[in-house]
Amino acid sequence: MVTMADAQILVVDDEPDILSVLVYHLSREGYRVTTAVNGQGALTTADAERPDLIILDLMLPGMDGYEVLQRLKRADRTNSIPVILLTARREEEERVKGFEVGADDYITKPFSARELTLRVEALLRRAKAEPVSVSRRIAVGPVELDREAHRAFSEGAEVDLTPLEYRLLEVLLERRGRVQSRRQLLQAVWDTNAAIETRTVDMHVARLRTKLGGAAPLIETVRGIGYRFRALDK
Amino acid sequence: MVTMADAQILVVDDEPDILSVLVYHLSREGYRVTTAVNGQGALTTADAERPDLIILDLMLPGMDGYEVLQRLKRADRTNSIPVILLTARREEEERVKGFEVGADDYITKPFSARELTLRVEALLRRAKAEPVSVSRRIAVGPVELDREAHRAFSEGAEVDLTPLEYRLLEVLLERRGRVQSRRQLLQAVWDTNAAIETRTVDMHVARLRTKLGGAAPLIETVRGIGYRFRALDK
DNA sequence: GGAACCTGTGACAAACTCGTGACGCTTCCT
DNA sequence: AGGAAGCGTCACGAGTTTGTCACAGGTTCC
Repeated sequence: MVTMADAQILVVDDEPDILSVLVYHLSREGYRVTTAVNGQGALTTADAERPDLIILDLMLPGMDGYEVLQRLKRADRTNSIPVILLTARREEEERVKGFEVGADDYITKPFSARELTLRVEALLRRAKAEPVSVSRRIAVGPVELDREAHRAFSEGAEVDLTPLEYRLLEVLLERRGRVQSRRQLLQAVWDTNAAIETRTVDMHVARLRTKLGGAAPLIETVRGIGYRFRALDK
Repeated sequence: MVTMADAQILVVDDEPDILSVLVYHLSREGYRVTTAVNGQGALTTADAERPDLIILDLMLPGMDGYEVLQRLKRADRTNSIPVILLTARREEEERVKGFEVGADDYITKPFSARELTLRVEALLRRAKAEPVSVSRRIAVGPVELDREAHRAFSEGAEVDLTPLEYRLLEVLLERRGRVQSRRQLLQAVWDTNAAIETRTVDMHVARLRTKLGGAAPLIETVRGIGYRFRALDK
């Protein structure tokens, strides 16, 4: 079993038993491990230590695990730290909610050491393979974004976008090829806990579509799920 | 609380009091319970009865609990029976040692009935759904699923699926090679206790078959039982 | 102060999804 | 062979989801 060299992992759990088991397994694999026992500590530590990966128990005293996750993901939009959720609940609902808020993977209790290390490795590998280049220019198919000038182009011609539209397009481009639920988009574009109807997203997607023009719909609808920008490059 | 249908559990403990408490609770939950009072008996019974789960007290006369565990795990390495350790000792050292030898979970005495059944259920559930590979991409034969993009392919070509069809395919692929009863599929795809006719499953399987195309039926009918996705990979 | 613009929301139609009854075919049993 | 049970498929309507319009506050910029 290959360990990712020298990665640092933050483990957040309030149950001493589970915490120690996690620490034990991860340490044995050669990872540097930091711990936190509540949401507040998790956020502080994540900010201070910038770990390479966070393992987060959903059930925490005080701050809800989801909220911790949300704040983690919101803190640094461009390059957030991958998070593995730890949950006793298997229900689809939980899983969906977790992914929607931005989890990268999850593990159900009880878990085996093998399962744990496999997922940790997979995520670290992925994070490493995706050096987050916050490039000044991003182009997908006929659409182009100049982030420095804050301008958008479609088939060479400049498109006049409102701030919100620009931001929505930016998010969709960054995550091209991947479905984004309405809730995910709300979180990414509207930042806040936005007390906004998810239907509003539809509206802005429609406006974007119109402004971008083109025959083929660049922003695809994934019925029942959300939207996805066509991945034509590469 | 849902009990895993008809699972058999082997309880190993030399203290009559604890043994009877365990048997009482487990039986009440609907499990078939077998017992053993020492290491040798545990190994023999485990081999003969192939229970779905073993609850093992660490302190046994004669053979040490760890040794029993080690032998159990060595016996059938590929698909060993999950083991819950029972220990009076709270020390980290014990716990660590247990996991190292291959325990799947553990319970510290004294324990509540609730704690017991929760862990038992969780482990049985996990064993049942074992290949929980939450990989981004899953491919079986000519069929491929890109979960990040939420797209399905058959023989390279994208297949347009409804949300329900997508989910059904996902479940079938995850459990490829294993027959899934209509009720199992309903539970997995339609979430909870949906009040839906089991015949509806047939309908969606048929739709899926049509959309996936191909000469050989990828989704096989197991008469009187349910359906199974052909396991062609590996 | 006014005009132009941005943005969230309700409303409604269109498109799509999905459960169900019906019916005929196949398989199994006696 | 006859009958029963299991299964595949069709068609349809109720329900849900999405695209779009219109509009009202709010904001920005002259």
